[in-house]
Amino acid sequence: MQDIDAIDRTILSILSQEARIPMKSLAGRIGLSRSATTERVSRLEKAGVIRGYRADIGQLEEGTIQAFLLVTLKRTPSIGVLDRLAGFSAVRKVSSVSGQLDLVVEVEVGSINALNELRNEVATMDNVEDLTTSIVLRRDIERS
Amino acid sequence: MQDIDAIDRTILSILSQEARIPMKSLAGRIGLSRSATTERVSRLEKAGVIRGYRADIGQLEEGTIQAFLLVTLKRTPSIGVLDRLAGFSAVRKVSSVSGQLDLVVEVEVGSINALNELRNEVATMDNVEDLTTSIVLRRDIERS
DNA sequence: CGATGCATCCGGCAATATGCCGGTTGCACC
DNA sequence: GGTGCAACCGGCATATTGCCGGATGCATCG
Repeated sequence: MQDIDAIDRTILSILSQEARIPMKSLAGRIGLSRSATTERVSRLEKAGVIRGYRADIGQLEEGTIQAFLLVTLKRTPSIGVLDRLAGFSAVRKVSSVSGQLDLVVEVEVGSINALNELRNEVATMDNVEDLTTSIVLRRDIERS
Repeated sequence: MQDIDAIDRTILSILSQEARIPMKSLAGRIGLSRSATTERVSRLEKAGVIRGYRADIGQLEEGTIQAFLLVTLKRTPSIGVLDRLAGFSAVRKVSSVSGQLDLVVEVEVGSINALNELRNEVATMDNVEDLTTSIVLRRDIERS
């Protein structure tokens, strides 16, 4: 009742992408009977591993623009930059990464103008060495 | 046909909480027949308002590694690359972007080895010109 | 005005999926 | 060997789905 084994992981990965799949099809994919599959799923639900099932709703607002700001800093870490980024409501996510880059900043703005302003703000921060802006043209894959 | 009316919004709010609810029950809650409800839902799906249905998974593994793969393609678009990316369960999100880059791929893997393998797979795809891997060292900001 | 097209709704029927249950198997433990 | 248990399977009655024909309201157009 306790382990999350390989089959459970398969179930979770399938359900996290296709939550409305019939139990019978799920059973077919993992090679178990329907009843065994149903039991596993309801165990996962009761154990709280599966918290629920959600429809993934696209953005209702038509005019929003998403973009990535790829930031290289002059020196790391940079608390100041992070604090200032956190101050922008357009900033959705900031990740510190390894390699040439230092920060990947995901933003969501209402217009190209807003993006340009944000870009300028970030580019002129003290510790920012380089900044590449990539506008999201299309969201090709998005999971959980 | 194109409006998202009050009924649609009700449908979305119910489905975003209980994605596996039978269409019949959903119909009962919003006061429409089952077939009309089904039609509305599938319209919302086709219009891309509903992107999919996801199981909401509680805490899974602790030791996962997240990374960005910054991909430059030889030519765009590239259906083949997208299809193959979709085949990797580690791939969480793929965005087509403007600028020097073409794709921003967000991945989540269990180990550095898995990341390297994935990186190699992607790097050797026909249409991939250049690939930069940036491992997420820290998630600094994350907003719903 | 009447005809046409269209979006939306309803209900019905066959096919499919689900809930529930009894029965089997493998395994650990005394 | 006997008992308890977790996990599996299949079957049957019931619920849900996919698919269809048909009704209704409404705008358009000759």
